[in-house]
Amino acid sequence: MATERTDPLTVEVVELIGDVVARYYTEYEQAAAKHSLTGVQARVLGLLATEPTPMRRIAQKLRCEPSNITGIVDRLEARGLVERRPDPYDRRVKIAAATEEGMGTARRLRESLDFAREPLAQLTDEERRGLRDLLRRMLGAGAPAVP
Amino acid sequence: MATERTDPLTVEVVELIGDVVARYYTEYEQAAAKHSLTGVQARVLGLLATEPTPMRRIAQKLRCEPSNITGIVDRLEARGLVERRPDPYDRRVKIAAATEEGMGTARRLRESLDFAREPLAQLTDEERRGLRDLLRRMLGAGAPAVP
DNA sequence: TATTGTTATACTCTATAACTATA
DNA sequence: TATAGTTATAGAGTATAACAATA
Repeated sequence: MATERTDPLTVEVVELIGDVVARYYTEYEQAAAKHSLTGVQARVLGLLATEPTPMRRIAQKLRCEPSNITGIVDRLEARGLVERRPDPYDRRVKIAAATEEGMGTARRLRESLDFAREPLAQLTDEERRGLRDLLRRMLGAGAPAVP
Repeated sequence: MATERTDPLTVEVVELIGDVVARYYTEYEQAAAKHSLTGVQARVLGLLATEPTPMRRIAQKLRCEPSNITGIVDRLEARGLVERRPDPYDRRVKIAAATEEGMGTARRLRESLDFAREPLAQLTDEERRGLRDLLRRMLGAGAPAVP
């Protein structure tokens, strides 16, 4: 059902969320660029640093077509940050995984994302818990995530 | 200064913010696609629906190179959603503005962005005020915005 | 001289469709 | 036959550099 809330307070909060999103996204791109990575390359590298993943699965997580992953992994592989491994149980499948160097780059990238962490540090534990519960509710209200 | 907060609660909140950003971004792109617009085109149209803007200023707001705006406005103009007007005070400047049709598209686009508004409706006014203040603090803590 | 918008170029990301090698 | 990954293609967004018109 369409929820009708057009009071000034709600409108302001919606706009603020849009601002936070734009800000977060911009800073993520800039952090990636400092490592000579595009935003998408950084996202894939971060994914593979957490867990080696079949090509198709990467596409699902990024919500894009599988054919696009080929090129993205190609470019990461050409820089020695990622490698393709065979799947011992299905010879059609290729599992992309971060190399040692890729793991290091992913870690430095993660640590440089201070935008969210810094202002959060100004909050009390109580406020942080409140924010956490609020965000959970926002995320739980709609479509399912792709884990 | 680098703020060191790596306790589980802060880490979880940072991850949740990342999730909200990803979710917001995805839904924005989908809403734009329903009007046969790319995300960037939708952003520019939304900007021009609020206020006619010189080409260079659009680039500043989007934080990209001015040369890119030419093509984006070209495509919006080809569809009759935007038009270029001369600046009476400086003949070098072209002011991009939404047409009547563009205003309508921008309005429908705005109204279809329910992701943020719906879960927000579940909160009390008190909670909404708390969230607003929190988001303001987050946005105020870092680099200056481009108004 | 400096600035505005544009053009030209190269690269990346994207979806679509067709291909290959496996299953 | 169905699926995983790839290739080929076309469109869009991006940065860089060079250009014409105007300030």
